[in-house]
Amino acid sequence: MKETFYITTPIYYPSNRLHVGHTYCTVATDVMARYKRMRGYDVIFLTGTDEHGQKIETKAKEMGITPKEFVDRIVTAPGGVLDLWKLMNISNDRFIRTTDDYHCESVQKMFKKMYDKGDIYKGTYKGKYCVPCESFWTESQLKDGKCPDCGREVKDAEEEAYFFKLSKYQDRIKDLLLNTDFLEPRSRVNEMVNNFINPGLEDLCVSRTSFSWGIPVDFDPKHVVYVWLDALTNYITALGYGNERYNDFERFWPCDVHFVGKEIVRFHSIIWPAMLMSLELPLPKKVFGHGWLLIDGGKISKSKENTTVNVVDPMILAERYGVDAIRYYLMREFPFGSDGNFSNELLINRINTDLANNLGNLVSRTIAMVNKYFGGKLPADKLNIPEKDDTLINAVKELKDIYADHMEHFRFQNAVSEVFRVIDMSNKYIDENEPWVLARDEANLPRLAAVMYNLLESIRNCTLLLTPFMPDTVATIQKQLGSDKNTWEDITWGGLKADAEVTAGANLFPRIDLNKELEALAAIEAEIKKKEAGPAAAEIEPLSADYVDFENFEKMDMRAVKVKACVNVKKSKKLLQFTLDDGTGTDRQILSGIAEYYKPEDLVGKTIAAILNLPPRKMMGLDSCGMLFSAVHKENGEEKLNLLILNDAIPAGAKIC
RNA sequence: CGCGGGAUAGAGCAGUCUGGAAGCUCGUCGGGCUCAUAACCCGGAGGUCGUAGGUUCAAAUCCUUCUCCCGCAACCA
Repeated sequence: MKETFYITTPIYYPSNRLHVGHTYCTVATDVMARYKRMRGYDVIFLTGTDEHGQKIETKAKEMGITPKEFVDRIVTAPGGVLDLWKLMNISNDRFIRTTDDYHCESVQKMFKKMYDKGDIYKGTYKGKYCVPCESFWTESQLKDGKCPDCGREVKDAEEEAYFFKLSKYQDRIKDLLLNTDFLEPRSRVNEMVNNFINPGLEDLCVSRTSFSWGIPVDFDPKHVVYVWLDALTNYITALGYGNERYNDFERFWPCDVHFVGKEIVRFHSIIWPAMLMSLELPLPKKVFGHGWLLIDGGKISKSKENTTVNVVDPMILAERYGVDAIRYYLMREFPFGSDGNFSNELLINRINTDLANNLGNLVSRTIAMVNKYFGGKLPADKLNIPEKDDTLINAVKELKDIYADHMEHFRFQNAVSEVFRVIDMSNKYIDENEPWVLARDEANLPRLAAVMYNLLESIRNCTLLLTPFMPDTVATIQKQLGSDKNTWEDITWGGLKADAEVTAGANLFPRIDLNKELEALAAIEAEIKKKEAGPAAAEIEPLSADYVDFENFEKMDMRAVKVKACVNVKKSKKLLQFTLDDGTGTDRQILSGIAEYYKPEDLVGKTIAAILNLPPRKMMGLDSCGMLFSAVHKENGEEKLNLLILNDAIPAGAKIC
């Protein structure tokens, strides 16, 4: 029986369209799955979506549709997740949605099993509660101590909840992380142990009663299963654990590797193994935490994702440059374990140099020569291949093992660049042998044929190794080479027939004019922005229904002040430190959280408004004596802020009333 | 001293685990070739490998100091 290989992506949360970051992880997983299939493994490649939870419930409510309708729009509707993966040529064998019946059934069974065992117990969940939103929030989720959704006051509240005894497994988890290579890259281990395990693991809340969009706890139906148990277990329910839908658990579990983003390493390297320990199941062999794609040096943030449907949209890019080019770039440009900068300029440069100039042009010039010199079919009398060809031939022969070693360790970047090293050698080989000179004398025809054969064979071997990365392109090239052999065993020197017959095709990768293209992308971006921004007017906060009494109002000491100096507060993203002239002759310092809206130097000299008699408060170790006035509103859901800037004719300290 | 990651040629990166001639791509300058997608090939210029110490016959690599950057966290009157 064939050996098995089971690999997964995280299941993505479909509260929004997926972006290029999700694509990155999924492509990497696909590359690995295709590689293992090529090597003869029986592969299951699983991906899917994590569809429950409060956020989706709330969003659906706002749109006046059911949560299921909401996720269907993002997952199965045209242009949704399924279409994206189809477009990116993702070869997943299964796609799990946590709303699938079989998954729900299994989750309920597991919950019960852990409860009966005593690993799940009933307790009380304490948190901050917003009554109008019917939502619980943790301290860290609060915004200004208020509900992050509606901005209203929250109060301490508690609800009954089930907890998982994570603490019970603390020592075993620590051992797993420190003394095995369960979690890679190794640098992620320190972070987990220092941040979460050493301070002590707390038991985990695994049910909620404050929202209903989830899998009900069958023996206590006012509870729904909270994210951990619902989401992480997808990796085994999709194999049929606890359900009749599939029957692959025995054969494919434990999983060979979970590919996950570094932000969810914690869940996969601590909570997930603990849950499996509780279920008395084998642990996955490996969790690999990959890096993030950064755009302009920052992470792909939620707000960017919402407002500027950036041109980094994988669908737009794939349409313009081809899916294989995008797949190639994602795998080639950065090491899988580290963060990498994504930019359209780097993408286009990479396509032009590697794919168009080196690979595409190599194929094109080689086939053109076989056509020109031999009418498209190599003569069989090419046998005489002298020693001076050893450099190229040996490089090709050695390439396979080097490549395999990189692939087995998820070093996709290295695997690909090794292949391109040999592709470069092939281009050089042409120049060294000058086929156009050989062709002038008929006596050289055997030699010329040998040179052509070596080139075709090098191309054939190299491109076959690129199959996991660029499956369509490789198929096209093989066809042009007149070869239909595409297994791992076929990657060997001499696999091509002596009288191979080639066919020229269209340019594999047309060169892209960088400047024109960047302009075109900018135009697309502008258009999308315009379309989105068009009808949306400024949204303002509802007017207050309460009166403030006049006495309190009178107490407020509001003044015009002049900005003498303004600088960013060190280590703070949001705070600006103002030195102000308030008319008293003594400088006044106020901190304001508007650094994301203004450059400090632009504000120096301005006349602005502030309230001065608020009690001083320390922020980031600095005193803030008052508060500046700004006007705030929303556009397309994005916060906009304008500092109130006054007429410079107003003197510092003038009272505002 | 909150946790973690990083600093290598004008730009983007590899090399650091396992110490042993500073490398790749782009750009730039000069040359070659004409089979090819204005591509390909050769050569040059350009780096005190963030700083300061230490270990060693030998340090980009190991140890320590400091500076700066980026995530997470905190802050947001």
